[in-house]
Amino acid sequence: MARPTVLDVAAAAGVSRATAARVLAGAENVDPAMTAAVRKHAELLGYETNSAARMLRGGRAGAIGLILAFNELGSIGGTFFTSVLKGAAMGLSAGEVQPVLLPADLEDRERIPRFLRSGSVDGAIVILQHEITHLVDQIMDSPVPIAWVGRPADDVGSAPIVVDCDNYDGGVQAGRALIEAGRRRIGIITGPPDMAQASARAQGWTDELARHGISPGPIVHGDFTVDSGAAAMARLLQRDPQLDGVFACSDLMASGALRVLQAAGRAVPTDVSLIGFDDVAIATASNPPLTTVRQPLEEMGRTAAEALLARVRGQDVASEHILPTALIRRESL
Amino acid sequence: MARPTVLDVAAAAGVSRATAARVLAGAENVDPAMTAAVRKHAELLGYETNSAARMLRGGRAGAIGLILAFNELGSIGGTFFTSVLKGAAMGLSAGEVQPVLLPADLEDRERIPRFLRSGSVDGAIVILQHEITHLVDQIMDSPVPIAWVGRPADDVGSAPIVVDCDNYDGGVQAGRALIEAGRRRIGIITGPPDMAQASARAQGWTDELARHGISPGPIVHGDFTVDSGAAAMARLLQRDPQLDGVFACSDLMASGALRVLQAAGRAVPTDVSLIGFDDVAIATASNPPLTTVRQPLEEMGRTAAEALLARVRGQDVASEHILPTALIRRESL
DNA sequence: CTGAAAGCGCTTACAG
DNA sequence: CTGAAAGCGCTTACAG
Repeated sequence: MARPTVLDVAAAAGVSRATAARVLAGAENVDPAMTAAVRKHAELLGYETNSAARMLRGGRAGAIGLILAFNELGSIGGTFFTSVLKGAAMGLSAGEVQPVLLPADLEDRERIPRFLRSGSVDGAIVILQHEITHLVDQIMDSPVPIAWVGRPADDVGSAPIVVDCDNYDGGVQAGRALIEAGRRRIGIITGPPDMAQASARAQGWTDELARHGISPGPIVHGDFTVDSGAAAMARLLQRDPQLDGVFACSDLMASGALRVLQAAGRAVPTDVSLIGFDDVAIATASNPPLTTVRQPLEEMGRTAAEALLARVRGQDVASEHILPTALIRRESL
Repeated sequence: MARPTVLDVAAAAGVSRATAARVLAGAENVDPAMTAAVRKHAELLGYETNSAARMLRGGRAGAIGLILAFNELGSIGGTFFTSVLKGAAMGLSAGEVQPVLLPADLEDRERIPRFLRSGSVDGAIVILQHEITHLVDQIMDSPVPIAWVGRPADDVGSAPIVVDCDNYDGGVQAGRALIEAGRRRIGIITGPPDMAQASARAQGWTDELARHGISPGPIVHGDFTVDSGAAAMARLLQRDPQLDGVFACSDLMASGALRVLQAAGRAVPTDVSLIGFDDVAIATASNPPLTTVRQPLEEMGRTAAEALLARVRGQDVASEHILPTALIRRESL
């Protein structure tokens, strides 16, 4: 037999198609003998519900889209996204829902909005990256609910699900740790000026310094890559050669900064203390390993999955989910 | 209107449901005026084919499963898998097919075989890792075609699609490069004894040394992790303190070996030349960056996707796809 | 070239 | 508690 249907199971068990369907759907009010017979023959035949038929009948698709740019996968920088991806995919799997990957960096920009309208997925999780910014508008008026990991710059309509970490408090923690390490001439490598998350981190750092009566050292911008961190560090050293502390708003930038500091003859942490942000793989792979502000990336992915599934099921779900950051002490401080 | 169907489009365009369906399916033999009307109203209504209905009608699911263990995602070691994943997902996307992630490391081991029988996917790509070994039997008798990236140890049935790199030749290239660098006391850190790929790499290396009349130095085993590489390197140095060359069968192990060599006061490459395998992110992130044998991971993923899609479409497809390896010269040789 | 009709496999409201 | 029947939206063989 090709693929057995409910009808095959029903015939084998000697009951009607409706009864077989009821048993397979887990109904309680069915004669025990019939229930047993149906179960037995379903097992025997290797019956598996046809997902297309169930879906067409009005059920859920049983799948959620995971929208992310693919270009960085496989690189060091990609560990950020794969951590979120991992948490999201595991959260969905736990809910018996399939994660469908939707590469955001395709030429055909209509592809994703079209897919969201095809009924193939019950919702989507967007793992925000720079490359995705242009998609925000198109994704926004999706007919299925969306969860954003990372806060989109634009307004994204009514009651979106947004999962992020407490960027401001992360900045506060970084500032405090540098101060407590005795640093007083502290610079910062922040992100692009238009990126809210980076600004919040910088603001937390500034405020914490102010609370201790310390005025912030030089402020320079990077774009979250290793190279931009290196270039930014060179500028910081130029602006204040006596610098004794640096807060880089990503581990990748911290890693680039570390290289420049060492090349310039500044020992880390003896001469200069360095703190990163994210706690991705490169933080532990660096030499010395980086002290950093941890974003709970995997948990953020999982939270997005759980909140989205709840919304798909019609439950009430909070719109904002801000997870705590935590200082991870390693050897660069 | 909720979601427009062909019937809605047909009504708006003033034609029958059959004609509308024909136009939407791209049929040629339809009156131009009707064609234009249908196209226009489909666009106007934002019509999108209901994938469940099409699938039920007998079409393809339009989705392919990507089976991989999730536990390493987000770690440095995970860049190996995400590179393959990237290639595979892009290859599938290019074919207008959705990649569905199937985490292989779930407690419920029946989950994946069950899913493969549900008709939700037209096939699956298995990205092999140690954690997946136990799944091979269950995946093997899948009703849909499977493509393996990496060669399974067991026999996997008739005409499976297997994509791998030329491991033997990679070993040859590593051996030759070390010899050409003037090294004569060359050790190897290979993989687990039961892993065919690692054995092939070691064999290529041994044969190439033999061709040059050089007898292989000490041979030790690791399990592809950084720590196992470090431990293996310590054993190599113990067995031959005069060692001047090392071939590590993965970049992660090479990175661990590098750390031990440097700690032991051996400068790389001045005192000891080191070659890795894979060419993953850690190879460039090391200090010095690693010379390594490149596996075309992304291309392997893409090849698996293309071969599988061709088979799903009923085309004749080669069973074996062995892609070439290439020596990437950096600074550890 | 066009339309009426059947059927993919499922679930459930309805009648008994 | 059980069964006959309808219908989800699509595609295509068939009749015209």
